[in-house]
Amino acid sequence: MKLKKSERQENLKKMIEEEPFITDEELSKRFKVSIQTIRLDRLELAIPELRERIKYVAKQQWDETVKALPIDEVIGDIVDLQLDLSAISLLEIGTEHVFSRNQIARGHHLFAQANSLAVAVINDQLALTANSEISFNRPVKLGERVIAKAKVISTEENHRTVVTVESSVQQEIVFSGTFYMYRSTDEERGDSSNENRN
Amino acid sequence: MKLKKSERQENLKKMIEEEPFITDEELSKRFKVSIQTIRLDRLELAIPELRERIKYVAKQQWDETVKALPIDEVIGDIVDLQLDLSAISLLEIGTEHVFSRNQIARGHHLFAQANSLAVAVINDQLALTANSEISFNRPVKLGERVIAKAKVISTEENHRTVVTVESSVQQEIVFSGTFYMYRSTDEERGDSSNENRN
DNA sequence: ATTACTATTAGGACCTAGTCATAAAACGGA
DNA sequence: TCCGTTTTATGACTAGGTCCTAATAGTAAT
Repeated sequence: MKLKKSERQENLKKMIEEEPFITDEELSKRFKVSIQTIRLDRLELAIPELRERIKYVAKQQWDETVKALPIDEVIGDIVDLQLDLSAISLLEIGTEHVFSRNQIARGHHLFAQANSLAVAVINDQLALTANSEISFNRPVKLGERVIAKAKVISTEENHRTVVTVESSVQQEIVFSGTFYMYRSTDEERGDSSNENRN
Repeated sequence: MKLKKSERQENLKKMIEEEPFITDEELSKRFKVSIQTIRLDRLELAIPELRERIKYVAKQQWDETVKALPIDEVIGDIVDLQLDLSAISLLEIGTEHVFSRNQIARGHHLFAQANSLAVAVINDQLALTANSEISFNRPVKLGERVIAKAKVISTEENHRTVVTVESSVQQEIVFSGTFYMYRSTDEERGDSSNENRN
């Protein structure tokens, strides 16, 4: 006797979770049982067939891709946006943002939220960060909601705009930064020559 | 005559790109041709069948999930590390790092590489960025390899360390930053009291 | 109109990775 | 030994194709 039914089914479940692109045939070889047994197991465990599993993973990916396109530009959710004036975005700190050791958000995520908001607030085809001074006032922890507020300070003629961003958790400022942005409408000459420079 | 072969094939290609989960049958209805014509078209355009398309999308998703996990500690690959002295990391700019519009790397990825390197070089349990001044000297494009070099400038007694990072592509500096870091060994009192402060 | 050629459609055999239903066989425990 | 569970086998059928052959349409040039 290799494994009891219940044991096999538990292992099966885990195996399919870890490796969803596996056929019944391959599973039957691994467990040294017939293909029909595997199918009975899937039936009892309500695990769909390979093609449905693949489809499910692919749909997720597709939905995210579709979702990601409009989001692409900004990290966090924009809750208010007045072009060339101000913008507000919200970022909820999840496990993917923190150091596993101490649950403190990694600085570059706060920077990314602020920086992408500074890019988004600019009403031009192209906006790139040229310089920036930032400070992290206190650590942000897992589960906190960071609200970033961007303000456009000055828009000079020479393709430069200054944007300040203050990020806070419950009224307490956790991050602040000044972003010196380069901006350009694509129609102008500056852009493509700039891009080809490498 | 509805569409010429070449026109239909162009549209077909676009349609499948936009909506890869479409069967030949559905396509044949849309173009009002037989299923065989659609299959000939796919053959000529080297477009794989529905199931292969789904599998491809799903694999991508899967690979990214797997890839996203180990990223945790440092953005980029560390190629040299001398604790409390210097460190070097390498980041190859992929499609996930760039603005789709112009293929220029988004600033926060360069920041993330530099910042996480500054954190990594510090020989203490806890290292957090307190302040930073950074500048983006020229846009970095898709496919370029960014080499970030971090140097520890000064290590004062009061938990502060200054680290500079210069990132370059083929000897040309693309990013530079100064990071004012807060560091602490976990044994000391400062850390946990600090963390519980919210 | 006839020929020549491309484009389209049709058909059948085969494939994978299954479903669903039925039945037979093997195994474990009282 | 008999009973109930578990496993295996078998056959019919499905979607969404591949691959190959062959017939038919449509268009253009002679």
